[in-house]
Amino acid sequence: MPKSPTKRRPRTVASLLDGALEVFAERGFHGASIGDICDRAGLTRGAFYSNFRDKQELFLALYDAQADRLIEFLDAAAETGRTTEDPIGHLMGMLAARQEEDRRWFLISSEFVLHAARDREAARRLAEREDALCDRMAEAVGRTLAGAGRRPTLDLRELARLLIALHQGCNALRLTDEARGEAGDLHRRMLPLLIHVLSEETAPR
Amino acid sequence: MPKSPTKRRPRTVASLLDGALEVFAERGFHGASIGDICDRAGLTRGAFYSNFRDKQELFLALYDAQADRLIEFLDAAAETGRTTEDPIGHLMGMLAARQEEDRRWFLISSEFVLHAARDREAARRLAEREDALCDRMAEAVGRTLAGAGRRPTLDLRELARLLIALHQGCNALRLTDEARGEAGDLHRRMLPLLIHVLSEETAPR
DNA sequence: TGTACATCAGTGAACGCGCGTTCACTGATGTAC
DNA sequence: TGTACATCAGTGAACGCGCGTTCACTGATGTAC
Repeated sequence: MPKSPTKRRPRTVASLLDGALEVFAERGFHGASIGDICDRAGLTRGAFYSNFRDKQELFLALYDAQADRLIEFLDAAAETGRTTEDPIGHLMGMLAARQEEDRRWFLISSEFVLHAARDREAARRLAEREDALCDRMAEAVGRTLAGAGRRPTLDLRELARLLIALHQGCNALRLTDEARGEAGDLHRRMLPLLIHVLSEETAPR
Repeated sequence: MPKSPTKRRPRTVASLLDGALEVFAERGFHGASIGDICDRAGLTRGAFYSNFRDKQELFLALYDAQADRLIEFLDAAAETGRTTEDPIGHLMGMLAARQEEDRRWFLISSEFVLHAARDREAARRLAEREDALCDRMAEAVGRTLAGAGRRPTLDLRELARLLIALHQGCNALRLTDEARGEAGDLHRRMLPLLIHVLSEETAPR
């Protein structure tokens, strides 16, 4: 018996995660059937049940993978922004480039938040992830601010949470703004404003 | 043939809306079956199909009813707050009393936003409602600010939109905060702060 | 106001589809000699 | 390295449940005289 999984298995799991990301984004968690996802991944439903217990299990695996990607992005943005003149502007620029990906992920993760509000176990797992995300975001925001010669006037983690909240709310509004044909730039103007208001110059007077 | 609907019909519709509010809140839009809602309303599924084309139609009717209730609330808050010393604090107090109702409605309306992101017709109807809501909110916020001797430093509708976005984001965060046992008071502290920062005294010097 | 009739609103059984889940099977992967 | 065997991973047909939707029917509501 093999100690480590076979070669096929990781590829199959990756295919299922890729398929799930697309299909969840298109139809939502509840709207996406396991069959849809398997079709998209070019696999049969048996392959799914050989790797996941149910749809929620797949959802959680996908969430973990995406959270890792987001954290990598924030770390990278803080790192490359460290040497620029306007680190906050730099971050906003990098965020803008991610806008479409963000929108897609927002659609999926929001539904998971709603799901978690009704499912204790899911809520527990989500809270763990969000805690980790907040810590990393707080670090990244702190470094970005420091690079701009500023420091927060309230707890860093709290600032991070506030930024996440605003980001989410703006994404939600943008969904319907698009239906009205408006450019959803509330976001781009409000985030830097908030950051500015909630920090002060380090003042080397 | 009667020109106006019969006596029974409005009662039936009201029962279905009440049942739908409860069941949607408990299980979500997709999780709630038409049978669940009819059971809760003490009616059979035939009664449902005699009054609505499908589940979405019921959802939209419920959304309209709730939006009307929210607008009534805001108008009332602005009116009763007009004569208090601290109208913004007054509004926050009234909002706090609605917290549980808000949470429930947030669960439902958020799911509708996600649904609308994937359904043009739903998006159109939602956008109409949100526009109306923004106008009324802008009015209410403007009156509340004026009562506190202040005026906004940016477009009133935009301020209203920002407040809605923050409110939504905070509600989303609170869902998972509760799972961690934290008191979700980010909301209560951030809203007045934002309002304060984005307005100035009318300054009768 | 009362009666006879017409229409309407809600009932509940029946139908069928889609989907989650299972499982005997088979080709792919890994192991031992 | 090659061969024989064991185990694993994915296949796809089959099953059954839950749910949306329909419809002939019946009691409730409304109308006309």
